[in-house]
Parts: sequence; C-alpha cells; structure tokens
Amino acid sequence: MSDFCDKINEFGKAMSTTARYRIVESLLKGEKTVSELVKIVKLSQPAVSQHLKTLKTSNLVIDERRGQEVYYSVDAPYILALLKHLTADVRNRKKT
Amino acid sequence: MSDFCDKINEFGKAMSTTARYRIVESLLKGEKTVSELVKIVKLSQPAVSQHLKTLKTSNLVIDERRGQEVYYSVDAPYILALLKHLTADVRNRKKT
DNA sequence: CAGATATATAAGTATATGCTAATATCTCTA
DNA sequence: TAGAGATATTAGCATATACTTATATATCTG
Repeated sequence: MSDFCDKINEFGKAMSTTARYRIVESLLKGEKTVSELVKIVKLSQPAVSQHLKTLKTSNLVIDERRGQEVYYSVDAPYILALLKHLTADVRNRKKT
Repeated sequence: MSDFCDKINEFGKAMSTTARYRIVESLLKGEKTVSELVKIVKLSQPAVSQHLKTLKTSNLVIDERRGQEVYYSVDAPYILALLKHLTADVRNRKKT
C-alpha cells in the first residue's frame, strides 16, 4: 500500500509530460483505443503504449480489452479522490 | 503566457519527487527558511535550493527575503486554482 | 570594511526518462 | 491453423534530472 506521498509523486510523474497530459485530456472526452490515441497524439504506437503503462501504474487510467483492441479511459474516481485530498491539504494549510 | 497543459506539466514535475513533495508538505504547515527545510528534508543546502527553484518556476511557492534569510511559502491561490480547473475537467468528462 | 551566516549558482556525474526500431503476444477470421 | 491487425515488450540511445562539491552572492555585525 502506497501512502499519499507516493500517490502524489506517481500522479506528478504521470502529468509531467505534454504527451501524457494530452493522452489524459483526450481520454476525458471519452474512452479510446491505443490506435486512436496514436493518431491523436501523433506519437509511435510503442511510445503511446509506454505512456499508457505509466498512466496505468499511476492509477490514472483503466484498460479493458474488447476483442483485438484495448480501450483506455480515465479512472475518474481515483483522480478526483486524489485531487480532493490535495485540495483539502492546501485549504487547511497554516497561513503565515 | 503558458496554457493549462504547460501549467499542469510544471505542476506534475514539481510534484513528481519525494523531496519536492515533502518540501511542499512542510511549507503547508507554515513558511520556512531554506535552512529550516534543509533540516527537515535532510538534503544538502544546494539540493534544497535547487528544488525550491523548480517549485518557484512552477509557481507553487513564493519567496521573500527578510534580512539574511529567504522565507518560502506555498502559493495557495495558484495551486487551488489549478486543482479546481483540473477537478472540473475530470468532473465534466464524457462518461462511456 | 572584514568576517560570518544564509542562500544561490555552476560544474560534474550517475541515474532516470522518452523516444525509435525490432520483436513478441494476443485476438480475430479465412 | 495461417495470416493479419492491435497492442505490448525489449533493447538501445540521447537527453533530462537529481544529486555532490566548489564557489559566488547577499546581508548582517563587529
């Protein structure tokens, strides 16, 4: 079980490149297959698969195979919980 | 002017290491000088200064010199705005 | 102004990361 | 079951990053 620091670090790594953020942004508009994402972000298929692996490791996306294709979508509940926690931490900070 | 993608990427990079997250976490408990942070995160002074520079570039922290010391604190309004925007994007996603 | 303290910057290095190219795996269909 | 299409994995390389050590800058005080 990873603690909040680990989760945030994973989240940060996931969001730290344009390519990955564009993938997430794209998935927010609806689930997509790998090849659809390849067309959208204009990267090679292996590059996209690697980014998706990173995003999956960070728990930002979920995948589901349907036939030959694998559909990816954002794990919105996970992301929202993380953002909520983070927002609360910032809101409850000690002001100086 | 950087767009939201750039801001998120910067935010992600800032949050992607344990050292930097621990610095931010610590600053949420109140502003601190560089040397106070050095004791807390147990890194060398240059390492801490470099992380602070990264955090400042990402707009997550603000610095203010008072005499010999430089006080760092989180830029809460900036962070909260970013988290709010991101949360809204996830909330308003197209469900599949 | 000289020395001390606090912080920043620079240079160097080892490891991590993001890509490409090649190949493997999985699934469908003829 | 052979071949094709979709995706994943591997290896290799170039660049980025996170440290260390050394040095520079800034501020205070005697």
